Amino acid sequence: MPQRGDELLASRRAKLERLRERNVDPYPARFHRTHTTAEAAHAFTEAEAAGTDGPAVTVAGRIVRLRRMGKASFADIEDSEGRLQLFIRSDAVGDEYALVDDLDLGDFAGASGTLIRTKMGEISLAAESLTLLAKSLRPPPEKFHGLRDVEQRYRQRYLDLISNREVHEAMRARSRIISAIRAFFDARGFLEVDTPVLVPVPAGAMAQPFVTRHNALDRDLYLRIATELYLKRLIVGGMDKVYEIGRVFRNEGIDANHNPEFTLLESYEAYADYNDVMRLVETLVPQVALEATGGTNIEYGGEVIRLTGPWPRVSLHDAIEQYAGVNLDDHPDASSLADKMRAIGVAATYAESRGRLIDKLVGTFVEPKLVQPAFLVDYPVEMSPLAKASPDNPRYTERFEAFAAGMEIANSFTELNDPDVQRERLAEQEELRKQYQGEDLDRMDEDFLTALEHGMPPTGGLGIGVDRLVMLLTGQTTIRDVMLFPQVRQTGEPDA
RNA sequence: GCCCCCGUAGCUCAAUGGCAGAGCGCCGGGCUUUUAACCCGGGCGUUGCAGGUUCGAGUCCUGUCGGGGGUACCA
Repeated sequence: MPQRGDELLASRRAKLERLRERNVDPYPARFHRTHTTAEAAHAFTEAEAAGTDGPAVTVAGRIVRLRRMGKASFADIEDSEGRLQLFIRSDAVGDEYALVDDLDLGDFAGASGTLIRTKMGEISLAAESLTLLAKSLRPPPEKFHGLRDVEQRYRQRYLDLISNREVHEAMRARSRIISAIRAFFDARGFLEVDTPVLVPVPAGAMAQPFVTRHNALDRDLYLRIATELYLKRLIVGGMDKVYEIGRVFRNEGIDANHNPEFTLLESYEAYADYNDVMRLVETLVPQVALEATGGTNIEYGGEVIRLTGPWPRVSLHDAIEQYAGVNLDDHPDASSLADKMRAIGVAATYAESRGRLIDKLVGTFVEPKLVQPAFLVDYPVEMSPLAKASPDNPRYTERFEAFAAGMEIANSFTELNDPDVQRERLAEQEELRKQYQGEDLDRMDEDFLTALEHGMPPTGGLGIGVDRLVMLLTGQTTIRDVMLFPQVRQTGEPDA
């Protein structure tokens, strides 16, 4: 990227030099504030209410506005909690007033003095001392319109944070949501664990992995695509309730709902089944919403979504029949189903597996209808290699997915714990992979099967895409706005 | 992966194929209660990049890089 705006940088560097010539350290090691901006405002309001003078405080922050009027100036400083106006008069700060000439928007400054209310009614610090804390050498985004360029917002998120206050609030909401999830599981006796990110087999979901290389072991390793199979090993080991909130990696496309790395919550509970997990989910989501946003009704895309449970259960079979007019039982093989789908105007080919065709039907006809929270239950066995088959109908599994705002937010099943059946299912996945090249299928994991052979109790498992839950609860329509550093293409030259 | 749209000053944006502009920011000057401070003076630019058409290209064409949206894929 060609270096532009050189004169702006040069002018700031010139100020830096002038400061050094005057023996002002532009990057002092420390500065101790007594109050944040919000605490200072609060302290003043209390003093005012008590009829006493404003307290003496020391504050610090980034200069976001600067109004110089000869021998007096106003500087608005900002910290993570808010803003405070500094009123700097040369007769109050003395020689330090010279510093004002070399300040720029974006610099960090600290000040000590007494809190007052100005003629215009704004709580301000009447500075008696002013200290430069860090010189900014690059110009900040435009102060009124803010940073609008979406590319730069994501590439240089710190500028977005400086310029657009609402980003702070979105990330605080994300933090509250994750804290609330932890509190929910902790309160129910679940143990939070960490399982490997670098794995020898990228199994536990249907997705393309990232490959990496371990030099000392001289072998390829993969970034995990799920935490599922390791958490089940812990169930085998006797940890009856475990959960993990972790980053997983899928080597797939990037769009408003997908980022190559995202945060996945998975939980496993021994002696629970998918009905228990449904009750858990319809309790968890509204509770997290309440703690993180203060309510259980969410406005999303112009609709009010009521999260309070219980949520309706609809079988996948019935939902497809209702919304797509297709009876899955009439089309037990992929080619028959593909014919039917083409007859009703859905792009379907004989190169697609039955599971993928069903997934397409759900995505096209059913998902968009599920605006209010609902569980789709009982998925066909070929779509669910890790789920236990229904005792009543072996073509279906005890699996559900939860939807809200037309978005999938949870996936869960009564876990398959018969090691021989599990081996057959994973072998079938490997066969399907050969038959349907280009489709994402699960993978054989011998070490996991060995664990299952030692015996896993009946277990209910759950996966929730945390980023999508944050989107739902904060009304964001793109995943990039709920993560700080979404993936962006590398430009040849890193700008630094 | 495919289709469509976008890329102009540090930032936010203008400019029928005809001299590249405005606001903020920045630089110089003034100002001791301002609020996107104000007043006076100063455009600070390889119009993403490389070609092409044209008397003349920010504008039209081709390619390329980056971004956005859609679609495909996908917890």
